[in-house]
Amino acid sequence: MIHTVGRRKVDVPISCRDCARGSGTVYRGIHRSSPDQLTACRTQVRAIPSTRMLYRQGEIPQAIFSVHKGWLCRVRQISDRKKQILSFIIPGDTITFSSIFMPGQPLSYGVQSITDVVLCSFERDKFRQLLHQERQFTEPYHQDLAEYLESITCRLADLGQRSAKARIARLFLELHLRHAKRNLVADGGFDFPVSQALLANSLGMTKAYINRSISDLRQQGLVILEAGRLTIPDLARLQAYAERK
Amino acid sequence: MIHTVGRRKVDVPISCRDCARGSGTVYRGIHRSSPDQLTACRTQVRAIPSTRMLYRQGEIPQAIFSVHKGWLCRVRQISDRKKQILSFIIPGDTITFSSIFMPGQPLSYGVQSITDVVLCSFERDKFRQLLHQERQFTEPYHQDLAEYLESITCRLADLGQRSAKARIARLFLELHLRHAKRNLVADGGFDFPVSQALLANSLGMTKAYINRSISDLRQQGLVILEAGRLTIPDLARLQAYAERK
DNA sequence: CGCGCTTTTGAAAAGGCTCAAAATTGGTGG
DNA sequence: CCACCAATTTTGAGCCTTTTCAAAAGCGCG
Repeated sequence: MIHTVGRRKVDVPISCRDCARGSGTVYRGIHRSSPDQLTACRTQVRAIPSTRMLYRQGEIPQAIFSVHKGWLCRVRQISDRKKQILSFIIPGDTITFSSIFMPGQPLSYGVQSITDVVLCSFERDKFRQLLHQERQFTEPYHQDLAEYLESITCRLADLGQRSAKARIARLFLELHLRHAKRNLVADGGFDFPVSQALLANSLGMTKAYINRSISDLRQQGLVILEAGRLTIPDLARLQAYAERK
Repeated sequence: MIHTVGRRKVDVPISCRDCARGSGTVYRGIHRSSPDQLTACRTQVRAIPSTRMLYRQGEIPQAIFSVHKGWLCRVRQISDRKKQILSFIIPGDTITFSSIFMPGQPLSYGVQSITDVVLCSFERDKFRQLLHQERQFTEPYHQDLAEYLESITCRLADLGQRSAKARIARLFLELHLRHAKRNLVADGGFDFPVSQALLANSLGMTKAYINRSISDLRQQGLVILEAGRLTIPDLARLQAYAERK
């Protein structure tokens, strides 16, 4: 199964059974016990270029999209020229997973691709039914939902209570953790294709200042951010830094 | 059914049927069609004094509490001496309604009473069963959940993108709207028992500065805040103000 | 090689913070 | 009804983090 993104070829396993993402997704229960049922309700694998708006705020998603490759973000539109990034979506995430629980509710955010992306789409109602079939299928979903709430809540608290540098540190730590859970950390680092402009927006600060702040974190050896990769040499140290400063 | 809070007497309808809160709650569907089934799964009506911690972050709520009277807030503990108020809970709200959907998941926030409070508690599993009995019972729950997400998300965006005064304005507007929906607006205003210290915390600013900002809004005639009541003379004007400044 | 995008840097200004301390308010007990 | 205490609101002055607004420098790609 080969798809194209721009001019680049991308291949995805024909069956969900062999997909490396499976164990880190919201449907990991299904993936383990009956991967073929999963494949059966997958309707397509789509490649989408970067900077595309997948969903607009207020839309009602009909399909369930799981990210195979690439980053996206959830964005809230404030006005014509102001927006706020609410969260980053990484491989293994389900894009609009609040709509698994509340199908029919309009999205309270838009979704935008950051990089080129490969998505697997599932037939919404079939997928929901499958997920609710067994307790061990539903459980991971609840866990992930709780985790998402936790993450949003955490960001809110960080914006309210922490300094610019601490906010950066905490976002980096969260992303490291999420990548680790999905086996996406290699050599202590992971792909980090987010421009400083997006980063600034998501943390409620300006491009100029996030640049200075990151430089500072770099010079202190707390983070290594280069060539689209983020490495945190000493997690505990960065954590401690985020608590104090 | 009489209860005491401190030295003050409080009375609550014996049956949920006559409760003024019913139509604004998450169980409004049940309240309308079969209020007696609701009363049947109500286990008690409790009075709780102000400044009490009802739930600690990480606890797993066993009962479902609906607020009959008084304000509370959801709080995230950052460290020993730092915390962030995530949202305010007003009469008609369900305190831990995320646990209706995800029973067994630990709370990602603590809950604290702001004023003296009167709560109705419902037996968790009976309540959930009741709520899932009919589509028209579940629907309002989904709506409220979506609204809550919306509100958190909105606050996050406001902290990220707006000035201090705009943040205050928007919080006031949100609270006005929520009170209006529950028929708790009288003479254009509503009870507002929140100290500036709490307000400051919830909006990520300092006591001193929120005081100055509120004074300013007052002088511009945008809000009237006195004697524990908040009145917004001109909603549209305050809204417009929040967008620009 | 040149174009567009991202990162980096500078200088000045402002918004919001800190740390007090004073003034009000509301509730309590005598 | 008054006096008092604790909590809340208000005010002041100085400071610091973060913003603003450019403009320069780097980088990736065709």
